[in-house]
Amino acid sequence: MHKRDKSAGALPSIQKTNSFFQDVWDVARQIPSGRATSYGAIAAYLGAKSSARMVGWAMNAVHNFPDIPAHRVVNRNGMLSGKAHFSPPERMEQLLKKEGIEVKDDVIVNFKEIFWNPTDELSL
DNA sequence: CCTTTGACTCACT
DNA sequence: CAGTGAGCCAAAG
Repeated sequence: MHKRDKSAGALPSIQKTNSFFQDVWDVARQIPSGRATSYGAIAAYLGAKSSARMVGWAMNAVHNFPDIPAHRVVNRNGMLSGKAHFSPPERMEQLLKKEGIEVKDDVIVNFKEIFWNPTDELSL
């Protein structure tokens, strides 16, 4: 080995960048059905509440992982900010409704009630 | 290597 | 009460 093997190939990161991203995916994967969380909540759980944007980046990298329910991750307002990044944008709210989450005008209804806080649930 | 963007959030005006 | 600005960190160009 010389210094850095940046030739990953198919997967861009993952193999070498398993810090923040994998942590985000691990939390997102633990989101129960019918529940939703926010980027800041996950970031806060990871101890990087200031990096809520990075959580979104992690979701983008996870786009190829069907095991990561990115549709359960929304912004602080409960709005489907990332719906535009789904295969069909409508797919996000469709999945949420499918799980029993009511979505109105691209915003999760009763978001506060279905809000799943990893810092509270996983910290237990 | 430096610049720009990006699925956010908080705070101030 | 609503809109705009700045902060944040990392990856892609």
